[in-house]
Amino acid sequence: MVATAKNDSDVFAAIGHPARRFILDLLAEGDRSVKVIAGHFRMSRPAVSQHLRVLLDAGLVTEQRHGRERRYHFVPEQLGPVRDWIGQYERFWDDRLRRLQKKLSSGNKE
Amino acid sequence: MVATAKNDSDVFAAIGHPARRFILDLLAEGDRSVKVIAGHFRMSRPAVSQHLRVLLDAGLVTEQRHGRERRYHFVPEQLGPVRDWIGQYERFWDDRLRRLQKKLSSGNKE
DNA sequence: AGTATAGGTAAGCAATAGCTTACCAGTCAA
DNA sequence: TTGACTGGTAAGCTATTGCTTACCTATACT
Repeated sequence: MVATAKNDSDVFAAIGHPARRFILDLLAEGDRSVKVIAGHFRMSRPAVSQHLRVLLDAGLVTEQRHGRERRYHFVPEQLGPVRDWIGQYERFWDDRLRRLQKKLSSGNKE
Repeated sequence: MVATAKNDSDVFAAIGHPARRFILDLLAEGDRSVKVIAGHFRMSRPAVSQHLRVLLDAGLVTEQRHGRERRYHFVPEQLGPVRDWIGQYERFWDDRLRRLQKKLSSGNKE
């Protein structure tokens, strides 16, 4: 049993804020302490802590203590619901692409 | 020049609300009038109108008037930023999957 | 013309989000 | 043990979100 968000909505809502997406982008490069994360923002450290809390609640990150710091760790699997929801529409892209190609290859008279 | 959201954040924020994702799911099946869309919700019609407005502003839907009704139309291309952002992490899934397979095929002693 | 239908907009509201400053506890180093 | 450092939490504020009801316009129907 893995720690998960209460529901998928939390994940969608969590990535709704640009600062939180940026935090995930940072963590994708490797685990980071709060201090290092906060160093990339102009907002206060507590504000960053609060964003981390949202990500934690959504299960998108985990934390591990190392001495007096806490390293946050990205859990990409938790993006699954978003991935799935988006994936559902892949065929739209494909369909349109196919139609476009067909159009282009058939004379391209406009 | 296609009508687009002012910025990508609008798209992420727009899909942050479950009702709006559901509306997009509905519209993916075909264009729908406001009345039909609202019929799937318990909230008032104006509330639905407001959600449609958010989707419109994000460029995720378009509207076309047909007599006294307005048909809303899904524009999946506008999900591009989300798709791209998520796509960035596909390798994580792949990497972990690969690691897991390797582990499983090498004795599976735990 | 008169009435019904579709749907947007305004006003008002309660709840939530996002931020700040102030404060606290735990860890480390002198 | 005294001080510096990391980082969470509380309180308080403002702006935004999500909803409601009331109202308006435009189209259609008879």
